[in-house]
Amino acid sequence: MVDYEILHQFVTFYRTGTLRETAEKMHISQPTLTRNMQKLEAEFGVPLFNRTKNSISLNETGILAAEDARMLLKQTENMLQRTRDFDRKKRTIMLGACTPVYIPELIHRITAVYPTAAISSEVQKIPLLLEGIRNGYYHAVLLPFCPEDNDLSCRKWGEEHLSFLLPKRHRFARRKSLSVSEMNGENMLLFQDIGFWHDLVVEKMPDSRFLVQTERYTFMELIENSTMPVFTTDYSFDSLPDSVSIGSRVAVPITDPAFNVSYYLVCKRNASPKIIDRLWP
Amino acid sequence: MVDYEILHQFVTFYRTGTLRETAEKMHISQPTLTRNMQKLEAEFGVPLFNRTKNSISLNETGILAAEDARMLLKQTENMLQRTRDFDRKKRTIMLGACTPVYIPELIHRITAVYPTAAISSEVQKIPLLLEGIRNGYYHAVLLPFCPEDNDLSCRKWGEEHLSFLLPKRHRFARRKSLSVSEMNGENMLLFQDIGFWHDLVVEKMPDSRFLVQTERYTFMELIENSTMPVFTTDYSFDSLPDSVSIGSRVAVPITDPAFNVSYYLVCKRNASPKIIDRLWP
DNA sequence: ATGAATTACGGACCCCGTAACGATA
DNA sequence: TATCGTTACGGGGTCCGTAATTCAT
Repeated sequence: MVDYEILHQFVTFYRTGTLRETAEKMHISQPTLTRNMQKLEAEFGVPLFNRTKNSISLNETGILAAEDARMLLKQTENMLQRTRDFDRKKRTIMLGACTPVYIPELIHRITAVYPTAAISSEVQKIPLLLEGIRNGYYHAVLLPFCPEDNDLSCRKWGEEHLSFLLPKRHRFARRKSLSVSEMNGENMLLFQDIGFWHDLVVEKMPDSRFLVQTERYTFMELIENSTMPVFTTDYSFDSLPDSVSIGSRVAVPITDPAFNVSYYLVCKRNASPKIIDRLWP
Repeated sequence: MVDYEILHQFVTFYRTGTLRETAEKMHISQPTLTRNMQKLEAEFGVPLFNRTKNSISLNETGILAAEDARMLLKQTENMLQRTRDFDRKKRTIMLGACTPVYIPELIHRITAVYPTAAISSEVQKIPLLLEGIRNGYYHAVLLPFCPEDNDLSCRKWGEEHLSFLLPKRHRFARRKSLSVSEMNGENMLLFQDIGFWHDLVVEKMPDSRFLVQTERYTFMELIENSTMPVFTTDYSFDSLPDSVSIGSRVAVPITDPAFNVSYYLVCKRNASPKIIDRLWP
């Protein structure tokens, strides 16, 4: 039976051209390599080498065989990789969320209960989350509402309340609360990775323009060094620079119910394992 | 490092379902197989089996891996086969001939000079023989003429003279010789495997119909038991039944030069090895 | 004379089979 | 209790590296 290791040596010899160099690369002695090439040739049953007393090279057949062998080795590696990938996929918990804010917590909690599992998480549009949890692509999704679907079970995970973060000299800076319609038309800074909030904001403030920032640092700098309103939440408040929260800006809560959401972790009712049931023991 | 022998055992286990039966088929002991499957699993690095204390079966990943492995083994076989085929092709002398009659002699002579070579011979149309010798497909061809081509070298191999074999009561049975035009229009028996003669005969006797016989035995029987003329040659004369040559039929030589041919063995002038030069030392 | 491949030789280690064991139907 | 799979153990074979040899540049 053809030996994978020897095939590997053979291909390496094909690339290098001398036994000495090949032996060095493969970390074996040269006599071993000589013997192995003899074995291989015997296994093929046809001449693969041109030999003189002190040189050896592949003949035409040997070149053909080496190229075949190279592909075979690659396919062998592919087999291993495919199998490992499949196994990994089997033990991967697919997690979808409408917002990035809770993902670290979710991963932390899930990891505690499924220590051997891999977790693949992503922020995705709500319709795709619903579709994905129904068709089995996701094992759990985090939604800003509890879907009324008998196939799904649902458990409250947390809340988030949006406020406008306004410069102190803003005309609404002294208000105790605001509705989004009052701010409609006013241009705002917006951070890119805020999940479903993005669509909601654009929908509820159709006359405003939003300056979307992709870089966290730039976004923070602009908060400090501009007078444009931004959103903030009771969740992310902590991570803002002190100068903002105590200094040049004030947070004014938004009254609209759509901006004060409860998040729900959703699983298929008959899923196994049912992640929800494991997270709340 | 993955071991193809163990992969083979793995695939066999995939087919049989129990280690015991697999061990039997593979002619190894069961403990060996147990160990090898453990090795394989370690090599893949992911679980491939469902195990209870006294049973073992492939899990989903294992099935996937086994199917991959099956293909991989097939590809290793293909590699070996391709290499062997290529080698064989390298050491095969390709021989073409316009007539089957000299092929055994040619093979015999060539084998004597190239004892390790394989010889692939076939009867083919003359234009294809010419094309084949020019483009290198054939190493040598037998033609009924010497082509005037400086790239080809040419050596006379033998001669063949056609006669009509006529029933004694045939109107031409007493003639010393005949031209084919005199026989044109008369229907004749014809044996199928006569190479280039077939086209020549049809061309020169356009008004005759030829009853082509594919079976040697049937052909011989019809010679004895019918009055239809047939062709015979000084080459094949010996092989006709005695009753024909001395009994009910007589051979009348054909005068046309086209029916009295010399055969030439043709090689490329710069071929190596040049078969012609080796056949006449 | 240096460097290449091959052959010779001795020892380590791997791998196999027999035997013993555990568990399940 | 018979069958299947796993673990234990001992011996033989294989395979490797060092050393020696041969040949060519």
